[in-house]
Amino acid sequence: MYICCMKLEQAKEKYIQTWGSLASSWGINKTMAQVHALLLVSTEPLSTEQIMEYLKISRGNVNMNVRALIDWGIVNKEFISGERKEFFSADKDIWELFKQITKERKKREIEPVLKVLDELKNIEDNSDEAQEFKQVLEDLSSVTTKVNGILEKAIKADEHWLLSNLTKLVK
Amino acid sequence: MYICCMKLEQAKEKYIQTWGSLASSWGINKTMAQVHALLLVSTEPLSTEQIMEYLKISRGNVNMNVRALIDWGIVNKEFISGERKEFFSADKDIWELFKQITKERKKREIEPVLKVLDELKNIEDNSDEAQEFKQVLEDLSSVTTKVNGILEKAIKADEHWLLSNLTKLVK
DNA sequence: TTTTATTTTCAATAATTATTGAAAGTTTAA
DNA sequence: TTAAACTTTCAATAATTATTGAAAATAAAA
Repeated sequence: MYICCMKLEQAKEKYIQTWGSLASSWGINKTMAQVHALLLVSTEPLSTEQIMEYLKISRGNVNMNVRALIDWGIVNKEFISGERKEFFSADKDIWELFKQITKERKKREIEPVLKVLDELKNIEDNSDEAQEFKQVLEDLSSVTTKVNGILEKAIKADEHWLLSNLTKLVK
Repeated sequence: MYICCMKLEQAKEKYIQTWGSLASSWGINKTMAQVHALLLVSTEPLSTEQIMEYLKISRGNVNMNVRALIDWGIVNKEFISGERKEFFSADKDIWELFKQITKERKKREIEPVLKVLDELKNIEDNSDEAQEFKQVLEDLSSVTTKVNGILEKAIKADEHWLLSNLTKLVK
């Protein structure tokens, strides 16, 4: 697709598709990423119907994915006066998204692995082979802990920088 | 499973399973992760047959996944004298694994996205909505670049520390 | 050469994961 | 209350992704 003279709507469309396919290669549900992208580029909050229509997906699918995004803390319900429906909007500060995803994965995935690795060190076996295996476990824990630490440090260190530099589009 | 008094083989088994399921939640093929884990805990290089037997998977599957691991640069072919078969071993320095995976993903996934984001900024539309969309794109690029940068910095900064601290089991 | 060992490929199939849509559940207004 | 508006759930189904296994290709030995 030739991009230089694209219309705004086409650009949004392309962005939603791109974000969706990046996400799915990282093990995140493609539709969830597209819903998120749609809410991100939308200037006003959207209803379930609007998301259904834009992405051509079912009500149930929108519902499940919007719930998940809310659970992850990167999408919010919005109450619009005079409307009975729920509306949704995405946090426009994308660094926030990265932080939340990191926290979520840390809690759900990295920590349980660290726990197992730690438990595995308790094997009662002093053969050379067991010693080598324990060393591999040490290395593994050390990298896992390290990645964890880097992500945490990055999040902390950039908090101030980001606060002053990123424009929040929606207050 | 109660772990305290586990035998070495059980511990290895558990580690291979754990590593496999962590990987699949991160969008990495589960079998690929298990093959990698098996090579990691093994003290000597393994043949295709041995991997097939241990993980109970087909020849084709072992071949595909071992090739992929070699492509990623985290598994090596080993020539054993007197043997005609190929044998494989994993790099025992796990930080190396992290670095390789990061580099691979950067090349294959992060960079194309940065490229698209950059192209999208060329929309010819000066409405308020377009301006806001462009701002979202800016933020997105900035975070993607940032994550990239953090990973790169982490890799560089830790190289020295790791060299002196992590024991390489296999030279 | 030819034979035998080994690796690679890939169409068929299995396993997994995502999506639909209609029914059941909730909430609000009248 | 009841009805209408809206949300949630989940069994059935579709789409995607992984795996098998046997045939083709390749490499080494005889």
